[in-house]
Amino acid sequence: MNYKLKVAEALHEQIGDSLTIEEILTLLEKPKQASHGDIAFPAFSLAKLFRKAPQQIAAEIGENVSSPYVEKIEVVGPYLNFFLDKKLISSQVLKEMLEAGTEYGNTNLGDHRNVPIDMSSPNIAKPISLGHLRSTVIGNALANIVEKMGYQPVKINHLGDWGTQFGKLIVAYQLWGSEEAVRANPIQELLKLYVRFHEESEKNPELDEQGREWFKKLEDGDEKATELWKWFRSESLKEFNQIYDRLNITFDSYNGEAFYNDKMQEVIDLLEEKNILTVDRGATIVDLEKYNLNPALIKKSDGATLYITRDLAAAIYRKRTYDFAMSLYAVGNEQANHFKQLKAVLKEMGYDWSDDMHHIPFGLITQGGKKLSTRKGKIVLLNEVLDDAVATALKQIEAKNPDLPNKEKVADQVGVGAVIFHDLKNERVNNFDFTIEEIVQFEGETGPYVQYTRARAMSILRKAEINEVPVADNYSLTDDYSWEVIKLIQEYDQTLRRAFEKFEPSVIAKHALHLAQAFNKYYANSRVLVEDEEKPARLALVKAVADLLKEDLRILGVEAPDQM
RNA sequence: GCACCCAUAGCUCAAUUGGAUAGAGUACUUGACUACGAAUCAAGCGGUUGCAGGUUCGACUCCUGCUGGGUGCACCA
Repeated sequence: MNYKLKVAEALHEQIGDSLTIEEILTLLEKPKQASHGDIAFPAFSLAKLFRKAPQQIAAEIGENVSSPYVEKIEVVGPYLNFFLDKKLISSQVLKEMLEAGTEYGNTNLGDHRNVPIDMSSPNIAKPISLGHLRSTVIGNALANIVEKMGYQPVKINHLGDWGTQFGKLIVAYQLWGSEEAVRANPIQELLKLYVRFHEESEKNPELDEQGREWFKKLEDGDEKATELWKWFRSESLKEFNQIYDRLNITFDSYNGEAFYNDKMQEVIDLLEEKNILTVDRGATIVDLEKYNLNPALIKKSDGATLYITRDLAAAIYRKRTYDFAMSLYAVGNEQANHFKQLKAVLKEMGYDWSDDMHHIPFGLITQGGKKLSTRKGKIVLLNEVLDDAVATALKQIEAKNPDLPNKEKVADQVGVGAVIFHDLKNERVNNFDFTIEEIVQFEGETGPYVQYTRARAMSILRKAEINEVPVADNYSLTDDYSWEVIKLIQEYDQTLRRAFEKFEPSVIAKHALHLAQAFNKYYANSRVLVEDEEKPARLALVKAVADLLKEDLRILGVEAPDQM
C-alpha cells in the first residue's frame, strides 16, 4: 500500500485541479524529525497560485483534509504534517510483509527482459585484487536489484584473457619458469614471472620485442603458444573460482576478451561500410570530435586491434544474443572515458540502443593514498583480506559465543560478510583508502552488526516456540519504537526503486543499517516475550524484521547466519 | 593544458533529489547485563557543509569562477 499516494489523493480533493496528484506526490516529503509527523506537505508552491501566504493556505487545507489512513494533521507554519494511523497501517504492513516473504518489494517493471552485467573481469595470470572485488560485489548486487525489479540479469565475467601481456608471460615462463612451480601455486608464480619480466625489460628492451613476437605467434595460432595460453588460463580460472566460491558469487558467462577474437573483423567491416573510419598516422580511427572526445583507436598502425574494438564486438554480440533492456558495466571510474568513446562509436554506427548501455563507475581503492600497481607487485590480495576477516570473526565467536555450533562456517559468513558489506555500504564513486583494521571492524555500521541484529531476532523466535508466524491482518502496534521499524518496512518498495534508478547498492546497505538500528532500539525498550494480547503482533514484527534483514543482505551478497 | 570524479563533525560517511533545528558510525568521556544475545542500548562532546559570487519564498543540494585532492588524455587493458 502506498500511503503517500493516499495522502496525495486526500490533498487533491481539497486543493482542486490546480495541482495534479502526481505533482502533489513529488512535493510530499518525509520529515527529518518524528515530531513533524510521517508525511509532510510544504505549502510554498501554492502561494503563487492562490495569492496567499503559505501559512494561511496550510491552515485552510488542514481544516478540511481527511483520510482514513491519517490519524492527525498538524499545521506548523507553512507545513502540513500528517500523522498516519499506526494501528491500521502497522497491521497492513506486517500482513503484506509476512505474505510476500522474500518476494517483498518485487515488481515486474522489467518484464523479464535481459540485463547483461559486465563485472569482475580479472586478468588471467594475475591475482584478484581489491579492485576486482569492488566490480564483483557491485555487479552481483546490481544483478540482485534488477532481478527484484523484474529483469533477468546475466552476469558476465569478461575475463582479461588476451593481449600482449601473454606474449610477455610466455617469454618469461620460458626463461625463468617451471611447470611444477606454476602447478603448485599458479597465480603467485605467474605474477612473479610477470613482475620479473618488467624489471628485466627495463634493462633489456629486447625482451619487449620478444613479448610482442610471441603474442603475434599466439594470434596466428602457434601450437606451443596456444598450449601455454590455454594452460595459464585454466590454472588461473581454477584459482579464481575458489575465491568466487568464498564470496558465494556465480556467473552466467565467462566469455572474455579472447572470445571476441573472431568477431572483430565484422565490426571493422561494419565501420567501413558506414564510412566512419579514417586513417591517422597509420592508425585506423573513428573521429569523435563532435562528442568532444579523443578519437577511438580501432586498429594500431601494425594492424592489430585494440581494447575498444573488442568491446565494440562484445556490445554488439550482447545486443544480438540477449536483446537487452539495458547493458551494465561495473568498471572503475578511471575508464569513464573509454565507455564514453564506446557509446559514441556505436551511436555513430546508428545503434540507438547504445543509450541503454550504462557504465557503473566506482571509486579507486588506494593504500596510503597511492594507487595500487600490479606491475610493481604492489597489490593487496583479496584472499588475504578474507582470511584476516574470517580469523577475526572466529576470535570474536570464541570470546562471545564459545558454544556456538558450526563455528568455522559462521566465522566465514561473518568475516566475508564484513568485507562485502564494507565495500557496498557507501556510494560507489567514493574512493577509499584500504586499512585492514577498518574492514574487520564488527561494531557500528557494519555487516556483522546487521547479521547480529537478525541473529537476536531469530533467537526470540526460537524462544517463542512457535512453528511459524501465521499471516493475519490484526497485528497492530502503536508504540513509537515499533512505528520506526514499521515505517522502514513500509518504504521498502521506494528504497528498491531508488537503488535501481541510481544503480546504487549502498541504498540497500543503508536500509539494512537503518532497519537494524530501529529494531535494536525497539529491542532495548520493549519485551517481546511477555504474555498479553499484543504478543502475536510483536512476534510478527520480529519475524518481519528478521526476514527483511535477510533479504537486504541477500541482495548485497552477504549471508545471514541464524546464530553467531 | 583539456576532460571526468571528489571536498560536510578529529576520522569514515548520510541527508528521501530544492525544504523545517545538517544526521549516523567511529574515537573520546560516562551510564545500563538477577529482562528475549552487551557484536547491543542510552547520555555527553564534536559544524562558517573547501572559498567567493549567482538563481529564489528557501541551497549541503542547481549555475559560474576559484582553491585543493584523485583519475584519465592515440597505437596497454
